[in-house]
Amino acid sequence: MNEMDISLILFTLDQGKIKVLLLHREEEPFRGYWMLPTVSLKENKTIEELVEEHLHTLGMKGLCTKQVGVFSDLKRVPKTRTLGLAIMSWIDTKSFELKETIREEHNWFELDLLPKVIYDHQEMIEKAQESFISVLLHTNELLTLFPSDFTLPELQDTYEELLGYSLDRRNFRKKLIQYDVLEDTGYKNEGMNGRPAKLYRFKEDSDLTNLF
Amino acid sequence: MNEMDISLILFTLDQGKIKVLLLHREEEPFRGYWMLPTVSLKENKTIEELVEEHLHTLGMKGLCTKQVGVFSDLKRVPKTRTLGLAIMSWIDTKSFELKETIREEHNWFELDLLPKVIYDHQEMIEKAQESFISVLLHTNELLTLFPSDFTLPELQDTYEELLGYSLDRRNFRKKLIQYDVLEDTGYKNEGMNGRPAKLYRFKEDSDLTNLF
DNA sequence: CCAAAAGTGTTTTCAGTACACCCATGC
DNA sequence: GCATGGGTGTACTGAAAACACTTTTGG
Repeated sequence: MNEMDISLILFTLDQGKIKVLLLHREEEPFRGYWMLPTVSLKENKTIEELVEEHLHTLGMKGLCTKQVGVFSDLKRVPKTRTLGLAIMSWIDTKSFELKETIREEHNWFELDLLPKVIYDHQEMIEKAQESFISVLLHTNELLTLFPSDFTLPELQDTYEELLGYSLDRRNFRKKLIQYDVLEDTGYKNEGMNGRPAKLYRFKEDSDLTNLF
Repeated sequence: MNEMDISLILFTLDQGKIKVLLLHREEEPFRGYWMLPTVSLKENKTIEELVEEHLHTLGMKGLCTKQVGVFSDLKRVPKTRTLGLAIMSWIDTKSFELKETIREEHNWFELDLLPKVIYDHQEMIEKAQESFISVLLHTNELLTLFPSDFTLPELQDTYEELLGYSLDRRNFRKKLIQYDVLEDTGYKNEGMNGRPAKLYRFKEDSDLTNLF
């Protein structure tokens, strides 16, 4: 006999940084604050169905999701006791654009530049972040976040962000080449400062699970 | 506005095998079946409080726990819609004995010798198992499950169970010795078949996180 | 003395690490 | 031509893997 809210922690990778999608709250209380996109659990729906529906309203579908945890503190939201289920998912920025109507009130934020968020959403984000990093390092989900045309320095920046320490450029390249997961697109990333970087894509069925 | 049950998946390691604690159900429906120890979430308690209390009734306290996931299928239990939260924990068999009153109706089962369990408890156990293995391989919780006086072959059996493949005995020993985590107790495991194995304990503050 | 399980060393191989200079572009 | 960032090769080191015989106990 408890209310339960489902909050979505949606991550993306952009230029080697992890970003999370937040919604700008237009109603009281906490009007003007940012928050995680959240829905209430209905009695006639499973969690998976609700999450799928909610992602659909954001213009996404078929994403992998992962439960992060249930938050049950008695005062986590004002008034009635409400459980908070945190669900994590991820999508790539390049092949995805937020629907026009949705975009206005949503925004991607870098993890170390988060605005103040309501309730225990900060805690949810932190816990989801751990889980996200772990998924990226130990599965092949990174492939879905790096569709065609990325540069090696960009990939290296990403791994440095995930691992929390920096890597030697030459050794990083050597490793990726050795693992035989890269395909040269033949194009270069022109128009930037300095020498243009080659653009790559991942080969089909690449296995990154043991890279780091 | 949903009921929620909290089910405990309590693991232990015994002679290189993972075991899970099940309760023999004495009431209808499903009288005679086995199940995970389960309590209902109250409106005035957090999940952590309830789990702690429940563990206390089993005679354990201060254990680490980890949420495994919420199961929300509409028909996972008969009659009313009830969410199922699976919570995993672990304890060592040697330093722990089930309370007399509790022991009668509970039993430890090896994972590949599980009896039939009710509802979706099988699924919970499987998901918890993954999580348990991951915790043991990537944290130092194994230390709490191997208090003083274990043999190296026993430890090796455990790692083989966790990893799902077998290890070379000489290389295993070499690695453990190299990591400098073992302390010889001076005793031997006598009375068994064959040459008695030396008994070890882990040194304080050993780090096993990068062993495998 | 036989069966059963524990203990022990060496060699090879491969991946990780450290490290400094040249190259392609924009301005 | 200079600033900026990208690309490249080599030598060293240390861990992982492969592998067979001896030792200690109980019966």
